[in-house]
Amino acid sequence: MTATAQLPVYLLTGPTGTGKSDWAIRLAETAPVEIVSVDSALVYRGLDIGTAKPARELRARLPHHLIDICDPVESYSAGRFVTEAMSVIAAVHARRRVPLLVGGTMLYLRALLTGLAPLPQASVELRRDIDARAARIGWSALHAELARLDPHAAARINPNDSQRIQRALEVCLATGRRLSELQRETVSPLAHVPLKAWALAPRSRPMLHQRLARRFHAMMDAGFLEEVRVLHQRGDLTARHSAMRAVGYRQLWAHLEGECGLDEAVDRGIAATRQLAKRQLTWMRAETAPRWLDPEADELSWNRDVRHELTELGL
RNA sequence: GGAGGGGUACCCAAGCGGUCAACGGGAGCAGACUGUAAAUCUGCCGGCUUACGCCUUCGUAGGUUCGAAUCCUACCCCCUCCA
Repeated sequence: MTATAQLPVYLLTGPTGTGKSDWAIRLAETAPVEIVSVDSALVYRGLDIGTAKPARELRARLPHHLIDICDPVESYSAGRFVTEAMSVIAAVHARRRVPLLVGGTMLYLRALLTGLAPLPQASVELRRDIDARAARIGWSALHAELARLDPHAAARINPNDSQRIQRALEVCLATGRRLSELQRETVSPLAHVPLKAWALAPRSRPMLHQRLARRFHAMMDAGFLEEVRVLHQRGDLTARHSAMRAVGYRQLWAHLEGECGLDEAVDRGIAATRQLAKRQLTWMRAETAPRWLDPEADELSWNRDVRHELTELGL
């Protein structure tokens, strides 16, 4: 164990639109921390306005890791995130600085904190085959098949949850082993690193909803539709690419495909944002207690406390 | 003024004498979540109730009927067309 191994990792999470990034940026202005994004949409290049991505100039001044690291035709993944986050964390520690994880992609967070089983990565071919069979015999038949291969996994997966049925089958077919069995081999990559976690909790749901609607409209004013149009016109992207399934992008894409009017797309995008925030809150309530902070009131004391702690660590 | 069409729960919308608290969908709320996760899926969703159940709903007011969201009458509102 070297001295750097003792440095902590900080985490600031919260539902979308509560201001995590702003807090993190203002802290990073004066403290020896480096921001590590935990966000499944910020990884994609060209998704800027709709993801509220920090401006390029700002990122040039204050390092933000794991942003713009993937083309939208690719599919980023939790597994890739863990690998890349671990190497960023090590690099930041090596600079005698503290990584500040910032973001609300809760699966990525859990994968990093509690670990991921040694599972194979996604296989385009297997998924294509499984999709084709599903189209023929239906997902419930595939669920039944999973029940034979991996009863334990099948019992936990709803027969309508095509995505998880597909993944479980994929793992079984690719490895010859059961997903449920492999999952028992999960180990946390961060087990020996001191972690300090905070979460921003909106004061009230109606306030959050109002803020999210305003923010979406501001994105539209900032050229969100044009951004999606550019992606649409590339020609190599479809509604099935995970980058184009991101909140807002999916709805504006549908509008560009002529599926609905612009006003409706915007309304649907705002609703999808609310639903995202709600799911993030569900995760946050289930995860082991972070310190909850009030986005309206607690920034200054948080900022001061963190800097104080860093000073105590000799940084 | 005349001729049609329509008013159903937060929104859209089906129902057209009993099996209707009322199909669907959306929104909302709660939950699940191991390489697609800003994804995918589940439950609840008029009120009271743990539940059995009870109570109040289908523009308004009456009426017919054992029984009405569904039939009749009047009235109010909305839309389209003719004038």
